[in-house]
Order: sequence, then structure tokens, then C-alpha cells
Amino acid sequence: MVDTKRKPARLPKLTSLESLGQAAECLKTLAHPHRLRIVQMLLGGRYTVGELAEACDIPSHMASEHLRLMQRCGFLDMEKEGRCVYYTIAEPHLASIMACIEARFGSPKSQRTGVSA
Amino acid sequence: MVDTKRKPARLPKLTSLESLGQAAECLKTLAHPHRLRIVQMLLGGRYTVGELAEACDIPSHMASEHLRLMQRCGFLDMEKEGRCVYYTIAEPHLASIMACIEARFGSPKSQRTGVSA
DNA sequence: TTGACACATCGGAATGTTCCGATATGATTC
DNA sequence: GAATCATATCGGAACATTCCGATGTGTCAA
Repeated sequence: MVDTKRKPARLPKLTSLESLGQAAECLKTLAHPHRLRIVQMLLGGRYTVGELAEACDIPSHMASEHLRLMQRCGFLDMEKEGRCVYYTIAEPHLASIMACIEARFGSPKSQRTGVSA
Repeated sequence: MVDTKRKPARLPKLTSLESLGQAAECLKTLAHPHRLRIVQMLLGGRYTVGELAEACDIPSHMASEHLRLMQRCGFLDMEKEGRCVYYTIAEPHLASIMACIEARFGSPKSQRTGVSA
């Protein structure tokens, strides 16, 4: 261990506060259990508002609001088809962020609600 | 094209809403430009409240609040040393999440404020 | 046209977050 | 002891988010 009490010489090349502000907006958009579930489902295929609402156990007009929010910040795309609307993932980075989240909190396969740091 | 309009057979094994709720809490805690900068700095070494406050250009009592928030949800540890308090990363997964964020929004080296895709 | 369905939007109440000045604590120095 | 420095906490104003019922829009079938 070499001198851990000294201030590190390298200021670790910070991302601009402006970019971090954008990142924070995106994280805030993602930071909701129903929206996370919607993203998780959408990473596995396309679904209608009604299907997503049912999977989250919420009324469809609320799913619609979550979807609009995520569409506005570029996370999702929508395709109308008859009277249904299918949503799909538009932002590819969502896959890797979701992978991080699943690695930390139970992934679908190895669910562990408690958390082991 | 093979039947892209059909509903996917596989429901993609969802993470429980309870776990997603915890994940959402953590994302919400992370979703603030100053807190992101603090985490980014701490991933590169240990810093005092004052140093972090200066790096974020905020008064130190506000840095203290951000730090307390992140400590309470298990992201950070603190070590008192004289009249200074050093904070360090306690949650190892923060590194991978931060890597995702830096991959999407400018990483420190290749800053691009605008966003492609 | 009428009715039913899927989805979207509006308005508002309840709740949560962010920020700030003021003040408190605890360690060091004189 | 008193003064100073580094952090932490408190109370409250301003603002944002979440949720809900009610209502609007567009599509399809009879």
C-alpha cells in the first residue's frame, strides 16, 4: 500500500457537469419500478401498451404516461398498428444499464431480493 | 422476415417488482449531476467533503447532504480523520453503472455533450 | 352510425426532492 | 478556556413527480 492517505495526484478527468446533468435526467426517467419493468420486457421483444400495463399491474393510461415519458427522452420508439400501439427499445445503451441493474438486484433467473453488497 | 408481428412466446422472465423498486430507489439516488460527479471522483480515490464540494462547485454543507444520502443507501463509506471526513465507494457495482453512463454520455476522455443515437 | 376497444391527455391532490441560510457538533490550535 | 476549521443538521420555500378519475381521439366491426 503506497501512501493511501495522500491526496491522489490524478484528478480523474471528470465528465462535464452538463453531460452529467443529461445523464441524471435519463437515470431519473429510468428510476421507477414500472418503467424498469417496461424496459426489461421491451428488451425481450415488442409489446403493446395494454400488455405492458398488465405486466406492471397498472391501468393502461398510466402505462401510457410512462411510455410517453420514456419516448420523449429517446428511450423508446412506437409503431401504430391497427388500434394497437407497439413500443420498442430505441436506445441501445439501455441493454447494458439493465444488465448492471440485473447484476446487482436479482436478475430474472437468480432472483435475490436481499442484497449482498 | 419471420413473423415479427406475432407476440413473442417468451415472457422474458421478469425481475420482481419489489427488486425493481429497490433498483429504482438506487437509480433515483444516483440521478443528480453533483452526486454523479461525486461518485465519479470517488471511483478514482478517496476525497474529503470539502474537496468534493469544490469539485462540484457547491457549498460543503450541500455536498454533505448528498454524501449522507448516498451513504444511507449503501453506496459510500466514510472514515473520520482529524477534523476531515474521507468518503470512499462501498458499493462495487457503482463502477459498472458509471461505466455505462460514461459510455453513453461523454466519458472523461472523449467528451461529447451532444448525444448520438 | 353506433358501439366497443385501445390508447392518450387533462386537471388536480398528495407526496417527494432540491436548495438555501442558519445553526450545531467536534477536532484542532492558540 | 476561546477561536477556528471541517462537517453535519434543521426548517422551510420552491419546485417536480406520482397517481388517479374523467374525458378525448382514432380504429374497427356490426
